[in-house]
Amino acid sequence: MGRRKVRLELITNDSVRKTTFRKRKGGLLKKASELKTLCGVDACALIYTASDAEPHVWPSPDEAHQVLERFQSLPSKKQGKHMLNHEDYRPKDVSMLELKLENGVKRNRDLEIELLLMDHLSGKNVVESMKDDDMKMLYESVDDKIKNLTLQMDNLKASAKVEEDAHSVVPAS
Amino acid sequence: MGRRKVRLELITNDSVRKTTFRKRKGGLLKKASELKTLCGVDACALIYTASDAEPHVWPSPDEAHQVLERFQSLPSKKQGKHMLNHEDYRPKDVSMLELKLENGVKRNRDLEIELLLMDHLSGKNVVESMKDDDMKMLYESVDDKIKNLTLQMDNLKASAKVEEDAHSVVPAS
DNA sequence: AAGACTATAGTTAGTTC
DNA sequence: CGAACTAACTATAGTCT
Repeated sequence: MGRRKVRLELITNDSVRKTTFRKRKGGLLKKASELKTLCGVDACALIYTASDAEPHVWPSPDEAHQVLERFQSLPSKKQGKHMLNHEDYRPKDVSMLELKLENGVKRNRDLEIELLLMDHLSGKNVVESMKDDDMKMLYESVDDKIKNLTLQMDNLKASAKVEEDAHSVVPAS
Repeated sequence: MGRRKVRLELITNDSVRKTTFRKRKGGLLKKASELKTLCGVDACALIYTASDAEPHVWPSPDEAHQVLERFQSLPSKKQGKHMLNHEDYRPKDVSMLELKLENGVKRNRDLEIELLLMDHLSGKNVVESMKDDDMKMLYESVDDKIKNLTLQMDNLKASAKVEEDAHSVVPAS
């Protein structure tokens, strides 16, 4: 679309390619924006160019948080269509993620947050590799972690109570 | 573009909105595909609809793998345009995550999960992460919740230990 | 609901500034 | 370079099966 029809192949000329990228990226994101507005969906896009170290992220990070919020509202109980199949013959994936931070001008807080999430992610991968709703799984793993901690706490409380009772109450014999 | 000009607002009619979504999603992804081919970039997109629990992921998870691999090959040193300015009064956060996959037989689903997470993390990292946004709040709330539970557990363990010691050890008097 | 059609709105390749 | 222009091309709203 333009003065000429273009062949669908890599544009070899550097400046032409860069110009085309700038123009088409604009058009693409405009369309994406329209899709969001017209159809009431959340969307985000990432584009990695050879020249820019950092990806082009759309929409703005300010808006991107709305996409993430969807994860919060996902129910922690799994529904029918995502049921795990424990009979599955496929070998479980036990691959691991190794996370490295470079140029660490990162605040501890942010670091902890990200590491926390990565923990959950890698934990999930190790334990379970059945296909399922990704975000649901991520949040479930968080839920599970919290539940597990709560359970351990309850057990500790219970045993502490037993000990306390045994200590203070005179048994009838 | 079509028989009529359309107002840029949410389409209220369900069937019309769904049809428009299907058509425009196709067009959008075609454009994205062209951008990849013409300009030699890697790109991916996520679309969350209200009706589908799972996001529409583009391109195919198989291809998405290639996008994720970029994270692996990111240079550990940042160059020119993203150099840190330590004089800046506002601590700009441009730290980078380097992700490594071990035992490379990773299933598509797991890749998607990682992709999603990296999307959000990178989106957040690319720009400043100092300002309070909901995403950070979400992470913090999870982080706090786990920390709080862990702390309580430690306290319980400690007090249980004290009690146990007091119970089993003969005090010197 | 998912194609095919098509008039017309919208995008963009090449060009100029 | 990047912005503006515009001819020429593409996407799609409405319609019909």
